[in-house]
Amino acid sequence: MLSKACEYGIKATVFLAQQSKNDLLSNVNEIAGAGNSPVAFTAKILQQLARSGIVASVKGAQGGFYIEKNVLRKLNLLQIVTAIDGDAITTECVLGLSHCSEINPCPMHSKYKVIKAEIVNMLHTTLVSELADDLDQKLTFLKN
Amino acid sequence: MLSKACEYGIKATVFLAQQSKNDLLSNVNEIAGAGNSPVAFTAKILQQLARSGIVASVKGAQGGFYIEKNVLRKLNLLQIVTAIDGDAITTECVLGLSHCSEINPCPMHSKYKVIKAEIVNMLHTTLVSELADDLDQKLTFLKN
DNA sequence: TTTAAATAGGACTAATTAGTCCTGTTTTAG
DNA sequence: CTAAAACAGGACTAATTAGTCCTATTTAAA
Repeated sequence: MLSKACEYGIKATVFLAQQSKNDLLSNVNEIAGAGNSPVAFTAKILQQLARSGIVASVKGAQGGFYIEKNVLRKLNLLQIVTAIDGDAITTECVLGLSHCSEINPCPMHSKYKVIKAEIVNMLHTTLVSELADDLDQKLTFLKN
Repeated sequence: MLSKACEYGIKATVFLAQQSKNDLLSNVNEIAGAGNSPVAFTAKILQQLARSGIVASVKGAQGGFYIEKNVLRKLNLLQIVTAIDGDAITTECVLGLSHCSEINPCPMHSKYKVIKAEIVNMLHTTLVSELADDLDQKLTFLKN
């Protein structure tokens, strides 16, 4: 469903959101540590999220990453998934047909259509800030 | 979501179901051709499906694959997916936590739980024979 | 002003998934 | 009885995804 890069990216973003609400910067070690993710790989993904404008970075000593308040207010999971995995999740046929559509449907098209819509809707309506709140209240966890 | 092996496996099975209703055997070339899938790779997957008891094979000249009527009657997509991809689809955490559960939920757990249940339910309740019927009526296609 | 702590980014390696190819065996038709 | 058509299966190659490592640059603090 989601690539490893995307899993790490979501965990990193949720952690950063939690920190950013308290105006804290976090460096790659803290971010990767919080989600039990590989450090160097997480660094790569954060670069990508920074280029997409999802997170912001401060270079140099005492630098790190954070999420701007006005970005965080509206940031949802679909934005993160799209930034990292592209729009395959919304566009691709579940059986891999290159031109699967209503007029040329694969055998699973009508049944999968419903599922796909729900996945996209869930990602689109889930705000990173609400996930960060749950995390803050220790209702959820980034590792175990 | 599904591996390529699984996509090819489902297409192969649906095609075989359609053929088997007319008591026809199909060889690997016909099966792969019907779904625009790589021949040798499809052969591998059919072997696997044969070992799982989902399809049956007849060796030798004029041999091929088919699905037994009493298997086909109850065969659903979840059986195929499980035979090829294992039970990751039903068990794995969307964020990759190794022990994600109700008491140790990842940030997406409660939202993804609903989606996962619908995916599994869809796979479980979709019979290969109904997909084969749609195919037979040219309501759906295995390639384009 | 130097040093150390950080991000940026490219080149590289490792692991997994996707896919091929070859050899052996079975079986039917001529 | 032999040749050809087919599956079985293992060894291999290719492509993609996952992940590391090194060097350059920035910047704050001592």
